[in-house]
Amino acid sequence: MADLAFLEQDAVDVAPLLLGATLRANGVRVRLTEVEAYMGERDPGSHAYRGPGRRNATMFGPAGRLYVYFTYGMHYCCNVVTGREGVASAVLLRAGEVVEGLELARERRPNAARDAELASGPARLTRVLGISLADDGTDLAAGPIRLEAAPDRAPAIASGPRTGVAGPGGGLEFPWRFWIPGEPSVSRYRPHVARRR
DNA sequence: AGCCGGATCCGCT
DNA sequence: GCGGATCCGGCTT
Repeated sequence: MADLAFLEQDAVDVAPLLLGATLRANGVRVRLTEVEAYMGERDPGSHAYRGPGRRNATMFGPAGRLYVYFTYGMHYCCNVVTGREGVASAVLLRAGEVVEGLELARERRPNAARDAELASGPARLTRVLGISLADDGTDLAAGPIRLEAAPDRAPAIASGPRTGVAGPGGGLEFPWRFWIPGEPSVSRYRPHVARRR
């Protein structure tokens, strides 16, 4: 079992180290290719920006837990909690490559045209792993959902603006999105545009 | 009590 | 490329 002590730092420092790590849940393993750092109470883009609440409580807990949230009325997304207990810091898992359980993954995402699309996006990645709100707070070192550190550092790492964050703290200010260049599962960058009504 | 908009995805054009 | 789906947290009244 790989050592997860590296999770006890700020999300920005942890995020690049998670590239190439794998997350296994419910018979499927995904190798992480794209992540985003969220820096908690001082980060306007973070769910923790306005302090602890019912939804984001896990973010304030110890490192190495899974933070799952529900969004857009229909999707789940998951994060790895980092940093010390009491400090909200987490890394959103945005994309990955399915490296085990391909058949199960295809069953969970029957509309994916190519295998590279199975976990290409945070809600897709969460779905392919069969993760839902019930898994919020899971200990990734000991429970049924396991995070294993990358065997080697990713050969190359690219960074840029976070995908879904607009305004102050988002945009171009902080390059807190990290990915492995050339990976087919990494989604093309789409600048955030507020939905019209 | 009500409204606004989101760390999204999918299907149609 | 665009809009619809569909719930919830957070802020305004």
